[in-house]
Amino acid sequence: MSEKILLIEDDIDMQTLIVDYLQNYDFEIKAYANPKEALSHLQANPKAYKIVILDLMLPQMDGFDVCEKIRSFSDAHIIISSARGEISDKILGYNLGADDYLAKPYEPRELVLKINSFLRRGAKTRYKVGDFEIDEGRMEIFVDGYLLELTKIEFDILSLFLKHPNKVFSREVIFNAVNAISYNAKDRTVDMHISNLRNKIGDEPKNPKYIKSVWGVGYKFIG
Amino acid sequence: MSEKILLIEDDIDMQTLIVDYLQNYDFEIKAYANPKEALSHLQANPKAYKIVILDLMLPQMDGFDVCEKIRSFSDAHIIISSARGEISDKILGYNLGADDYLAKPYEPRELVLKINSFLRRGAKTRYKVGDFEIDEGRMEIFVDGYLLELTKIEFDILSLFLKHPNKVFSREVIFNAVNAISYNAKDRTVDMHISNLRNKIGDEPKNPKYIKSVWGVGYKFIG
DNA sequence: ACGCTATCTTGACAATTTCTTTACATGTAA
DNA sequence: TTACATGTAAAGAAATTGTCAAGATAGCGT
Repeated sequence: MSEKILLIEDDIDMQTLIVDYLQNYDFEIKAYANPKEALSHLQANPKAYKIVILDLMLPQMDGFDVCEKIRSFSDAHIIISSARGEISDKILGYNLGADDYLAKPYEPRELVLKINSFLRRGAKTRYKVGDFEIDEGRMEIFVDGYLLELTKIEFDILSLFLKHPNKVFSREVIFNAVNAISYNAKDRTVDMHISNLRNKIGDEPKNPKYIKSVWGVGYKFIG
Repeated sequence: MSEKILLIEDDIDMQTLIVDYLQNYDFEIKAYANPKEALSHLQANPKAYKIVILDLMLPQMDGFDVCEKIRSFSDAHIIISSARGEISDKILGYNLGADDYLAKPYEPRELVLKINSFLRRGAKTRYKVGDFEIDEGRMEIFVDGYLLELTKIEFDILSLFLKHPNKVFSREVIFNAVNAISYNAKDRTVDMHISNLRNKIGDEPKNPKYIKSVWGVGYKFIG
C-alpha cells in the first residue's frame, strides 16, 4: 500500500531528486512544475492525495495563493518548502493553512521524516477517546477534564493506547514506539511506565478501568 | 471588491508602469508625483487607503518626513521603495513607522506579493496576546505596556510563541523558524535565547508565567 | 577595507528530572 | 506446587535543562 503524494516544484533538478528519493520509500509521487496544472489535476481528483509538497517560489503563480487555493477545496496535508528567510516571516506568521514546512536546502531524508510523522499521527490534532481528551499540538491529555502531568514517554504510551483502543500491545512494540533503542526482553521498563501511568490516571491493575494487563503478552487500553 | 492603494512616485515612467501593472491585479490605484498633494489628499480621506507606496527619493520633500507625516494621522500600511543598498535608509524607514521596504529596481511582481501578503494577514499589524502587545511592522513587543529591547532572534522567537499560544515547539522548529543554519541536536543555542528572553520578560524557568519548558521536547508559550 | 560593537554560538558544569534496573512481593496458568 | 509473569518501591544511571563565560560572527560607522 503506497501513499500518493503530489509535488509542486518548478526546479526540475530538485523535482527529480525528490521523486527518485521518495520512490525508494515506496511512495507514489506525481510531480508538476506548473502550479496551475497541479491545481486542476488536484481539483479533478480531490481525494487522491493526502499529502502535497509545495515549493513557495514559483514563477507562474504566488505560492501563497496556491496554498490557499488548495486549502479551499482539499484537506490534504500541505508541506511547504521554501528558502529559510521566507519561512519565519511568512509561513509561520500568516495563517495560510499550511500544515508543515521545510526550509531549503534540506535533506530528502528530512522530507521522509515529515511525511512519515504525518502519516503516523493522522490529521486530527485534538480529539476525544472515552473519558480522555488528547491535544497533540499542546502535548496535553485530560481525563474527565483534568490535565495530566505526564512525562514524554508516558504521553507517548498513552497516545498510542488512545489511538488504538482495545488493541493489545506487546512490551516490545510499546517500547519501540516510544524509544529509539531496541527492546530487551528482560527489561521491566515498560511495566514501570505503565505502573506510573496507572497511578496518574487513577487506575487499579487488579480491577482496571483503562489499562488492562494481558497476561503473557502485554497491555491494552479499554475503550 | 478592489483594494485602494495610494502611490507617491515622482518618476512618471515608473508611476505609469506600476499603475498599469497593479490594475491588472484588480487594485484601484491613485498616483501622485507631488508628495504634498498626496498628503493633503490622504489627510482629507484618512480611511480611504489601507496601503501607501512611497518613493523615498522625492525632489520636493524628504521621503522620511512624508513617512512620519503619514504615520502621524494614518494607520495605512506604508511600503517604501528606494534605491538598492541603502541599508541605513531601510532601518530609518522602519523606525519611522514604515511597514515594508522594496529596493529599486524591483519587479512589479514583488510589489504585488508584498501587497497580497499584507492584505492576506489583515490590516492588523498590531495586536494583543495576553500581557503582550506585538507590532509586527515596527518589530516591537510590549509587556504590560513596556517596550522590550529584543534582538532579532528574540523577537522572532517571541513572535512565533505569541502567534501560537500553548503550542509545543521543538528546539529544531524554533531554530529553523529563526535561523539560516541547520539545527544540530547538540546545540544549546535555542536554550540560550530562551534564557535571555526569559530574563527580558521577567519570567522564572521554574515557575513560568509565560514560557514553559516541555521536558524532552522544547518550549511552549502559556496563553 | 578596517576595527568596534552587539549579537549569536558553543563548551562546561551543576541542578534537576526522567528513565532504567534491581529486588522482592504478589499473582497466574498448567 | 512449580515456574514464570506482573506490580511497584527504591536505588542507580542517564539525559535534559539553566546559565555563565568565552569564543565566533555579523553588522555598523568611519
